[in-house]
Amino acid sequence: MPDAVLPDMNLRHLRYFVALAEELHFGRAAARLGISQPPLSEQIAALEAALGTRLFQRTRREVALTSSGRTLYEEAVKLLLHAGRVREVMAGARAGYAGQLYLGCVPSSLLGALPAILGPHRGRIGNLEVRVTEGHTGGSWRRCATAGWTRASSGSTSRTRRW
Amino acid sequence: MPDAVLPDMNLRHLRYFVALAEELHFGRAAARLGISQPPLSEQIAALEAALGTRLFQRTRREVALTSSGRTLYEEAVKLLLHAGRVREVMAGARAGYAGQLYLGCVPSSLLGALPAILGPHRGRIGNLEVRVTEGHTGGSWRRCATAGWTRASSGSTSRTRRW
DNA sequence: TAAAAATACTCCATAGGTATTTTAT
DNA sequence: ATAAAATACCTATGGAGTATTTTTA
Repeated sequence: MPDAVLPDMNLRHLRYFVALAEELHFGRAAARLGISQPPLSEQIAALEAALGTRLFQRTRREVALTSSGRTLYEEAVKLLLHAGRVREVMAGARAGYAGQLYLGCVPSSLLGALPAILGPHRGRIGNLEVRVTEGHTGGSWRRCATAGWTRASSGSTSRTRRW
Repeated sequence: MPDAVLPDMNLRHLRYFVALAEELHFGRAAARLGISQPPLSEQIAALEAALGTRLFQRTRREVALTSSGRTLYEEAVKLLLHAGRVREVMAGARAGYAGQLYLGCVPSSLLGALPAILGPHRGRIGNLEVRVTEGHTGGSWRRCATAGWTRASSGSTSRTRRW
Protein backbone atom coordinates (compact mmCIF):
# COMPACT_ATOMS: atom_id res chain seq x y z
CA MET A 1 0.00 0.00 0.00
CA PRO A 2 1.54 3.30 -1.06
CA ASP A 3 1.78 5.85 1.71
CA ALA A 4 1.80 9.34 0.27
CA VAL A 5 -0.29 8.72 -2.81
CA LEU A 6 -1.92 12.12 -2.59
CA PRO A 7 0.27 15.08 -1.78
CA ASP A 8 -2.82 17.20 -2.26
CA MET A 9 -6.33 16.70 -3.56
CA ASN A 10 -8.72 15.79 -0.76
CA LEU A 11 -12.35 14.82 -0.76
CA ARG A 12 -13.46 18.37 -0.03
CA HIS A 13 -11.74 19.58 -3.18
CA LEU A 14 -13.69 17.00 -5.14
CA ARG A 15 -17.01 17.83 -3.47
CA TYR A 16 -16.50 21.48 -4.30
CA PHE A 17 -15.40 20.67 -7.80
CA VAL A 18 -18.41 18.47 -8.48
CA ALA A 19 -20.79 21.13 -7.17
CA LEU A 20 -19.25 23.73 -9.45
CA ALA A 21 -19.13 21.37 -12.40
CA GLU A 22 -22.85 20.81 -12.00
CA GLU A 23 -23.87 24.40 -11.29
CA LEU A 24 -21.34 26.05 -13.59
CA HIS A 25 -21.70 29.15 -11.45
CA PHE A 26 -19.47 29.98 -8.47
CA GLY A 27 -22.18 31.78 -6.56
CA ARG A 28 -24.79 29.06 -6.88
CA ALA A 29 -22.30 26.27 -6.25
CA ALA A 30 -21.05 28.03 -3.13
CA ALA A 31 -24.60 28.49 -1.87
CA ARG A 32 -25.32 24.84 -2.51
CA LEU A 33 -22.23 23.92 -0.54
CA GLY A 34 -23.16 26.26 2.27
CA ILE A 35 -20.04 28.38 1.92
CA SER A 36 -19.38 31.77 0.38
CA GLN A 37 -18.05 32.37 -3.09
CA PRO A 38 -14.43 33.42 -2.40
CA PRO A 39 -13.38 30.23 -0.60
CA LEU A 40 -14.87 28.23 -3.45
CA SER A 41 -12.78 30.18 -5.96
CA GLU A 42 -9.73 29.54 -3.84
CA GLN A 43 -10.37 25.84 -3.43
CA ILE A 44 -10.95 25.35 -7.12
CA ALA A 45 -7.78 27.26 -7.86
CA ALA A 46 -5.96 25.11 -5.31
CA LEU A 47 -7.25 21.93 -6.93
CA GLU A 48 -6.21 23.14 -10.35
CA ALA A 49 -2.78 23.90 -8.96
CA ALA A 50 -2.60 20.49 -7.27
CA LEU A 51 -3.50 18.69 -10.46
CA GLY A 52 -1.47 21.01 -12.62
CA THR A 53 -4.31 21.53 -15.02
CA ARG A 54 -7.03 24.05 -15.70
CA LEU A 55 -10.43 22.56 -14.89
CA PHE A 56 -12.75 25.42 -15.78
CA GLN A 57 -12.77 28.05 -18.46
CA ARG A 58 -13.94 31.21 -16.69
CA THR A 59 -15.76 34.00 -18.41
CA ARG A 60 -18.10 36.56 -17.01
CA ARG A 61 -20.87 35.06 -19.08
CA GLU A 62 -20.32 31.52 -17.99
CA VAL A 63 -18.14 28.91 -16.37
CA ALA A 64 -17.42 25.89 -18.55
CA LEU A 65 -15.60 22.64 -17.95
CA THR A 66 -12.37 22.13 -19.82
CA SER A 67 -11.50 18.78 -21.27
CA SER A 68 -9.53 17.91 -18.15
CA GLY A 69 -12.47 19.11 -16.10
CA ARG A 70 -14.83 16.73 -17.83
CA THR A 71 -12.44 13.89 -17.19
CA LEU A 72 -12.14 14.78 -13.53
CA TYR A 73 -15.89 15.12 -13.17
CA GLU A 74 -16.44 11.52 -14.20
CA GLU A 75 -13.79 10.31 -11.80
CA ALA A 76 -14.72 12.61 -8.94
CA VAL A 77 -18.32 11.49 -8.95
CA LYS A 78 -17.25 7.87 -8.80
CA LEU A 79 -14.76 8.51 -6.02
CA LEU A 80 -17.25 10.49 -3.93
CA LEU A 81 -19.83 7.76 -4.32
CA HIS A 82 -17.19 5.25 -3.30
CA ALA A 83 -16.34 7.32 -0.24
CA GLY A 84 -20.02 7.53 0.58
CA ARG A 85 -20.32 3.77 0.44
CA VAL A 86 -17.36 3.41 2.78
CA ARG A 87 -19.17 5.62 5.25
CA GLU A 88 -22.29 3.53 4.91
CA VAL A 89 -20.34 0.35 5.46
CA MET A 90 -18.82 1.81 8.59
CA ALA A 91 -22.18 3.02 9.79
CA GLY A 92 -23.36 -0.54 9.40
CA ALA A 93 -20.30 -1.83 11.22
CA ARG A 94 -21.24 0.14 14.29
CA ALA A 95 -24.99 -0.39 13.95
CA GLY A 96 -26.46 -2.10 16.92
CA TYR A 97 -23.71 -1.00 19.21
CA ALA A 98 -25.32 -0.22 22.51
CA GLY A 99 -22.49 -0.14 24.98
CA GLN A 100 -20.36 -2.56 26.90
CA LEU A 101 -21.17 -5.73 28.78
CA TYR A 102 -18.91 -7.02 31.51
CA LEU A 103 -19.03 -10.74 32.23
CA GLY A 104 -17.21 -12.60 34.94
CA CYS A 105 -16.20 -16.20 34.47
CA VAL A 106 -13.42 -18.68 35.08
CA PRO A 107 -10.84 -18.83 32.29
CA SER A 108 -11.85 -22.28 31.13
CA SER A 109 -15.30 -20.96 30.26
CA LEU A 110 -13.71 -18.97 27.49
CA LEU A 111 -13.18 -22.20 25.61
CA GLY A 112 -16.41 -23.96 26.37
CA ALA A 113 -19.31 -22.33 28.07
CA LEU A 114 -19.01 -18.78 26.76
CA PRO A 115 -18.96 -19.62 23.04
CA ALA A 116 -21.72 -22.15 23.65
CA ILE A 117 -23.84 -19.52 25.37
CA LEU A 118 -23.14 -16.60 23.09
CA GLY A 119 -22.92 -18.57 19.87
CA PRO A 120 -26.65 -18.74 19.20
CA HIS A 121 -26.79 -14.95 19.51
CA ARG A 122 -24.17 -14.51 16.86
CA GLY A 123 -26.61 -12.63 14.67
CA ARG A 124 -27.34 -10.11 17.38
CA ILE A 125 -23.73 -9.56 18.35
CA GLY A 126 -22.07 -7.94 15.42
CA ASN A 127 -18.93 -6.69 17.03
CA LEU A 128 -17.88 -8.16 20.32
CA GLU A 129 -14.88 -6.74 22.09
CA VAL A 130 -13.80 -9.14 24.80
CA ARG A 131 -11.67 -8.04 27.69
CA VAL A 132 -10.50 -10.91 29.79
CA THR A 133 -9.46 -10.36 33.38
CA GLU A 134 -8.22 -13.22 35.48
CA GLY A 135 -9.00 -12.32 39.06
CA HIS A 136 -7.55 -8.93 39.80
CA THR A 137 -4.06 -10.07 40.41
CA GLY A 138 -2.58 -9.51 37.03
CA GLY A 139 -1.19 -12.69 35.55
CA SER A 140 0.82 -13.71 32.55
CA TRP A 141 -0.43 -13.99 28.98
CA ARG A 142 -1.93 -17.29 28.09
CA ARG A 143 -2.41 -18.83 24.72
CA CYS A 144 -5.98 -19.75 23.86
CA ALA A 145 -5.98 -20.45 20.19
CA THR A 146 -8.87 -22.85 20.01
CA ALA A 147 -12.61 -22.40 19.97
CA GLY A 148 -12.49 -19.65 17.41
CA TRP A 149 -10.31 -17.34 19.47
CA THR A 150 -7.34 -15.83 17.81
CA ARG A 151 -5.77 -15.41 21.20
CA ALA A 152 -6.91 -14.94 24.75
CA SER A 153 -5.20 -13.41 27.68
CA SER A 154 -5.20 -12.88 31.38
CA GLY A 155 -4.14 -9.99 33.51
CA SER A 156 -6.53 -7.25 32.55
CA THR A 157 -5.91 -7.21 28.86
CA SER A 158 -8.12 -7.77 25.93
CA ARG A 159 -8.77 -9.42 22.61
CA THR A 160 -11.22 -8.81 19.86
CA ARG A 161 -13.34 -11.51 18.34
CA ARG A 162 -16.31 -11.49 16.00
CA TRP A 163 -18.70 -14.20 17.08
CA MET B 1 -24.98 14.00 -6.53
CA PRO B 2 -25.04 14.36 -2.76
CA ASP B 3 -23.19 17.38 -1.48
CA ALA B 4 -22.08 16.82 2.09
CA VAL B 5 -21.57 13.08 2.00
CA LEU B 6 -18.66 13.24 4.38
CA PRO B 7 -18.91 15.60 7.33
CA ASP B 8 -15.58 14.23 8.37
CA MET B 9 -13.28 11.41 7.26
CA ASN B 10 -10.78 12.58 4.71
CA LEU B 11 -8.17 10.78 2.68
CA ARG B 12 -5.45 11.61 5.18
CA HIS B 13 -7.38 9.87 7.92
CA LEU B 14 -7.53 6.79 5.76
CA ARG B 15 -3.86 6.90 4.83
CA TYR B 16 -2.92 7.12 8.48
CA PHE B 17 -5.37 4.42 9.39
CA VAL B 18 -4.03 2.04 6.76
CA ALA B 19 -0.46 2.64 7.86
CA LEU B 20 -1.35 1.87 11.45
CA ALA B 21 -3.44 -1.13 10.50
CA GLU B 22 -0.46 -2.56 8.67
CA GLU B 23 2.20 -1.69 11.23
CA LEU B 24 0.06 -2.22 14.33
CA HIS B 25 2.43 0.11 16.13
CA PHE B 26 1.92 3.86 16.50
CA GLY B 27 5.59 4.68 16.51
CA ARG B 28 6.48 2.67 13.42
CA ALA B 29 3.37 3.79 11.55
CA ALA B 30 4.13 7.42 12.34
CA ALA B 31 7.71 7.00 11.16
CA ARG B 32 6.50 5.37 7.96
CA LEU B 33 4.15 8.32 7.43
CA GLY B 34 6.89 10.80 8.15
CA ILE B 35 5.12 12.33 11.13
CA SER B 36 5.55 11.96 14.86
CA GLN B 37 3.56 9.66 17.08
CA PRO B 38 1.22 12.10 18.90
CA PRO B 39 -0.48 13.50 15.78
CA LEU B 40 -1.05 9.96 14.58
CA SER B 41 -2.75 9.09 17.86
CA GLU B 42 -4.90 12.20 17.50
CA GLN B 43 -5.86 11.52 13.91
CA ILE B 44 -6.80 7.93 14.66
CA ALA B 45 -8.85 9.09 17.60
CA ALA B 46 -10.48 11.71 15.37
CA LEU B 47 -11.33 9.08 12.79
CA GLU B 48 -12.79 6.80 15.41
CA ALA B 49 -14.86 9.71 16.66
CA ALA B 50 -15.97 10.59 13.15
CA LEU B 51 -17.06 7.03 12.45
CA GLY B 52 -18.45 6.52 15.91
CA THR B 53 -16.62 3.26 16.33
CA ARG B 54 -13.45 1.96 17.91
CA LEU B 55 -11.00 0.85 15.21
CA PHE B 56 -8.09 -0.41 17.30
CA GLN B 57 -7.78 -2.21 20.58
CA ARG B 58 -4.83 -0.56 22.33
CA THR B 59 -2.63 -2.30 24.79
CA ARG B 60 0.91 -1.62 25.75
CA ARG B 61 1.90 -4.96 24.32
CA GLU B 62 0.20 -4.50 21.01
CA VAL B 63 -2.25 -2.65 18.87
CA ALA B 64 -4.90 -4.83 17.24
CA LEU B 65 -7.67 -4.13 14.76
CA THR B 66 -11.20 -4.41 16.03
CA SER B 67 -13.88 -5.97 13.89
CA SER B 68 -14.88 -2.52 12.63
CA GLY B 69 -11.24 -1.82 12.00
CA ARG B 70 -10.87 -4.87 9.80
CA THR B 71 -13.92 -3.79 7.84
CA LEU B 72 -12.56 -0.30 7.37
CA TYR B 73 -9.17 -1.60 6.33
CA GLU B 74 -10.64 -3.46 3.36
CA GLU B 75 -12.60 -0.41 2.29
CA ALA B 76 -9.88 2.13 2.99
CA VAL B 77 -7.36 0.29 0.84
CA LYS B 78 -9.81 0.18 -2.04
CA LEU B 79 -10.70 3.84 -1.67
CA LEU B 80 -7.07 4.95 -1.51
CA LEU B 81 -6.26 2.92 -4.60
CA HIS B 82 -9.26 4.49 -6.30
CA ALA B 83 -8.05 7.96 -5.32
CA GLY B 84 -4.61 7.08 -6.66
CA ARG B 85 -6.10 6.08 -9.98
CA VAL B 86 -7.97 9.37 -10.18
CA ARG B 87 -4.69 11.16 -9.73
CA GLU B 88 -3.13 9.07 -12.45
CA VAL B 89 -6.00 9.79 -14.79
CA MET B 90 -5.60 13.50 -14.17
CA ALA B 91 -1.86 13.29 -14.63
CA GLY B 92 -2.61 11.75 -18.00
CA ALA B 93 -5.14 14.44 -18.78
CA ARG B 94 -2.49 17.10 -18.43
CA ALA B 95 0.32 15.09 -20.00
CA GLY B 96 1.84 16.81 -22.96
CA TYR B 97 0.65 20.21 -21.91
CA ALA B 98 3.38 22.62 -22.83
CA GLY B 99 1.76 26.02 -22.79
CA GLN B 100 -0.49 28.11 -24.96
CA LEU B 101 -0.57 28.74 -28.65
CA TYR B 102 -2.22 31.82 -30.09
CA LEU B 103 -3.45 31.62 -33.66
CA GLY B 104 -4.98 34.36 -35.71
CA CYS B 105 -7.49 33.58 -38.45
CA VAL B 106 -10.71 34.72 -40.03
CA PRO B 107 -13.84 33.29 -38.41
CA SER B 108 -14.72 31.08 -41.33
CA SER B 109 -11.47 29.17 -40.91
CA LEU B 110 -12.85 27.80 -37.67
CA LEU B 111 -15.17 25.66 -39.71
CA GLY B 112 -12.89 24.62 -42.50
CA ALA B 113 -9.19 25.31 -42.51
CA LEU B 114 -8.39 25.03 -38.82
CA PRO B 115 -9.87 21.58 -38.23
CA ALA B 116 -8.33 20.44 -41.48
CA ILE B 117 -4.93 21.68 -40.40
CA LEU B 118 -5.03 20.59 -36.79
CA GLY B 119 -6.97 17.37 -37.32
CA PRO B 120 -3.98 15.25 -38.33
CA HIS B 121 -2.27 16.29 -35.10
CA ARG B 122 -5.16 15.11 -32.98
CA GLY B 123 -2.92 12.58 -31.29
CA ARG B 124 -0.45 15.22 -30.23
CA ILE B 125 -3.07 17.69 -29.04
CA GLY B 126 -4.73 16.11 -26.07
CA ASN B 127 -6.44 19.08 -24.61
CA LEU B 128 -6.99 22.10 -26.78
CA GLU B 129 -8.45 25.22 -25.25
CA VAL B 130 -9.55 27.54 -28.01
CA ARG B 131 -10.04 31.23 -27.43
CA VAL B 132 -11.65 32.93 -30.38
CA THR B 133 -11.29 36.64 -30.88
CA GLU B 134 -12.95 38.39 -33.78
CA GLY B 135 -10.85 41.43 -34.48
CA HIS B 136 -10.62 43.49 -31.35
CA THR B 137 -13.96 45.15 -31.62
CA GLY B 138 -15.99 42.87 -29.45
CA GLY B 139 -18.89 41.35 -31.31
CA SER B 140 -21.89 39.25 -30.52
CA TRP B 141 -21.92 35.52 -29.79
CA ARG B 142 -22.20 33.37 -32.81
CA ARG B 143 -23.37 29.84 -33.13
CA CYS B 144 -20.89 27.45 -34.72
CA ALA B 145 -22.23 24.04 -34.06
CA THR B 146 -20.75 22.19 -36.98
CA ALA B 147 -17.34 20.79 -37.70
CA GLY B 148 -17.05 19.19 -34.32
CA TRP B 149 -17.37 22.39 -32.34
CA THR B 150 -19.80 22.45 -29.51
CA ARG B 151 -19.99 26.19 -29.83
CA ALA B 152 -17.84 28.98 -31.07
CA SER B 153 -17.88 32.64 -30.27
CA SER B 154 -16.61 36.06 -31.10
CA GLY B 155 -15.72 39.02 -28.98
CA SER B 156 -12.82 37.79 -26.91
CA THR B 157 -14.41 34.79 -25.37
CA SER B 158 -13.61 31.13 -25.50
CA ARG B 159 -14.71 27.55 -25.91
CA THR B 160 -13.15 24.25 -25.15
CA ARG B 161 -12.88 21.43 -27.59
CA ARG B 162 -10.97 18.16 -27.59
CA TRP B 163 -9.69 17.51 -31.12
C1' DT C 1 11.25 -0.60 35.26
C1' DA C 2 10.58 0.12 30.53
C1' DA C 3 8.16 0.62 26.35
C1' DA C 4 4.41 2.58 24.21
C1' DA C 5 0.35 5.33 23.74
C1' DA C 6 -2.11 9.40 25.43
C1' DT C 7 -2.12 14.20 26.87
C1' DA C 8 -0.70 19.12 27.13
C1' DC C 9 0.95 22.89 24.98
C1' DT C 10 2.57 25.68 21.16
C1' DC C 11 3.02 26.96 16.33
C1' DC C 12 1.81 27.33 11.69
C1' DA C 13 -0.92 26.28 7.61
C1' DT C 14 -5.17 26.49 5.73
C1' DA C 15 -10.26 27.01 5.30
C1' DG C 16 -13.81 30.25 5.78
C1' DG C 17 -15.92 34.90 6.18
C1' DT C 18 -16.51 40.00 4.76
C1' DA C 19 -15.23 43.72 1.95
C1' DT C 20 -13.37 45.22 -2.22
C1' DT C 21 -11.47 45.17 -6.81
C1' DT C 22 -11.18 43.51 -11.39
C1' DT C 23 -13.18 41.91 -15.60
C1' DA C 24 -16.00 41.51 -19.56
C1' DT C 25 -20.28 42.37 -21.91
C1' DA D 1 -23.44 49.69 -15.83
C1' DT D 2 -23.70 45.34 -14.10
C1' DA D 3 -23.05 40.70 -12.91
C1' DA D 4 -19.69 37.57 -11.57
C1' DA D 5 -15.23 35.93 -10.32
C1' DA D 6 -10.83 37.15 -8.21
C1' DT D 7 -8.24 39.31 -4.59
C1' DA D 8 -7.15 41.20 0.06
C1' DC D 9 -7.43 40.72 4.59
C1' DC D 10 -8.77 38.81 9.03
C1' DT D 11 -10.16 34.98 12.05
C1' DA D 12 -10.58 30.38 13.60
C1' DT D 13 -9.88 25.65 13.25
C1' DG D 14 -6.95 21.90 13.01
C1' DG D 15 -2.67 19.36 11.97
C1' DA D 16 2.08 18.77 13.43
C1' DG D 17 5.89 19.23 16.60
C1' DT D 18 8.21 18.76 21.45
C1' DA D 19 7.82 17.65 26.11
C1' DT D 20 5.52 15.11 29.54
C1' DT D 21 2.43 11.95 31.76
C1' DT D 22 0.00 7.70 32.08
C1' DT D 23 -0.37 2.88 31.56
C1' DT D 24 0.63 -2.01 31.87
C1' DA D 25 3.32 -6.03 31.40
